[in-house]
Amino acid sequence: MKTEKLLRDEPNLSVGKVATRADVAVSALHFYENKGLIRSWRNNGNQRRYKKDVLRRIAIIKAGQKMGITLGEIKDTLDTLPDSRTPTKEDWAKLSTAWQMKLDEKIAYMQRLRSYVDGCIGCGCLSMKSCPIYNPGDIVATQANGAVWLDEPDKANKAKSCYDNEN
Amino acid sequence: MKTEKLLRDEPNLSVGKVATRADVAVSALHFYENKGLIRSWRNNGNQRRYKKDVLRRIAIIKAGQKMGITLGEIKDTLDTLPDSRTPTKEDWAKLSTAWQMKLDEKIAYMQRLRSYVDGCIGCGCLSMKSCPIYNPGDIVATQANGAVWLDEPDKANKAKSCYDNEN
DNA sequence: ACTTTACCTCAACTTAAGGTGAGGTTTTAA
DNA sequence: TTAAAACCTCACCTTAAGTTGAGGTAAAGT
Repeated sequence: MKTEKLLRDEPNLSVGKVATRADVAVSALHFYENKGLIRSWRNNGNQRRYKKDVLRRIAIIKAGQKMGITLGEIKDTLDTLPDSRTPTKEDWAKLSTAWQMKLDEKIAYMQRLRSYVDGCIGCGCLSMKSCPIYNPGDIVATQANGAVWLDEPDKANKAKSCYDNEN
Repeated sequence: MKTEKLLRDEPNLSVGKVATRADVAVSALHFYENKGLIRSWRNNGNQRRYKKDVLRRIAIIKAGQKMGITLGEIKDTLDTLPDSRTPTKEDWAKLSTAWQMKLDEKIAYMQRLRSYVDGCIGCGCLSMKSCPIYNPGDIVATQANGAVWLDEPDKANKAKSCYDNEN
């Protein structure tokens, strides 16, 4: 029983196997390892061997990238996982919650952007006085919501001066 | 009257003015011009002069970038504008409609991604057999919608082989 | 008139996220 | 046992979207 459990945790996947299963290039795995996103052990012949949970880490990495999260941020998230033991259900779940929030922010951002495109580029107004597209402070006034920020979720939102009117 | 109209369309903004008003760097304006996204004329001293509608083009460029659209695609969109005359209300409106669609696709994509993160990373399941996160074909089965594609809007969606089960 | 800004071109640098290929070693399969 | 397939490192290449700097010219303010 105990030995069986130990065997299960032993790193036994080769880089090629991981690459095939996770559908990433071997070079990407080297790259991720270099950046500290995944870890491997070496066999006697200096070849990489992976524990199976690397597959989940890669799945997380790929999911994060689809969300437009950089590898740097993904690393930060993965770094919150315990490195002393193989992550549990709860570990993954906690991580997932954080990412849902990120996604919700991004979705909200896109929706703000949509109402901006809708109400502003679409209006056809060519007067710089009234068209909020010329407001580089990224604040859009919409009928429904009041002032809406168009900046990306985490970026600082310092106010900027407006364009001069009409010339 | 006529001369007044002509004067209005005459390129009279310097690169520095445009940079300040549009809140972009001069180098970015050179870059955009190089890529064919904006156009300028030269004065006697070989300095760039812009028509005022360049400001709207830049606003469009910036809005597009916020949507995650590449400059290449933005150029394609801008190229649909007439180059023989200054764009009208309708021209901008048409362009805006196309972009709304793009944005709607992106939003829908993010929402699909969210349900994936929600139902899959979050579930904590560690069995590769049942967890759709291990399905690199990017198809996620959700209770509500049936099969959902996770690929990005325009990307080709070729099916890929699944991970082997459990080892 | 003169000095400070602003502008010009061109080349090289930057970051992210890898991909490519050379030159050499290890594993695996017949 | 030997050939093919997989692996190793290291250095350089790629794309996007610019930025930076050098060396020189034009325009604007005093």
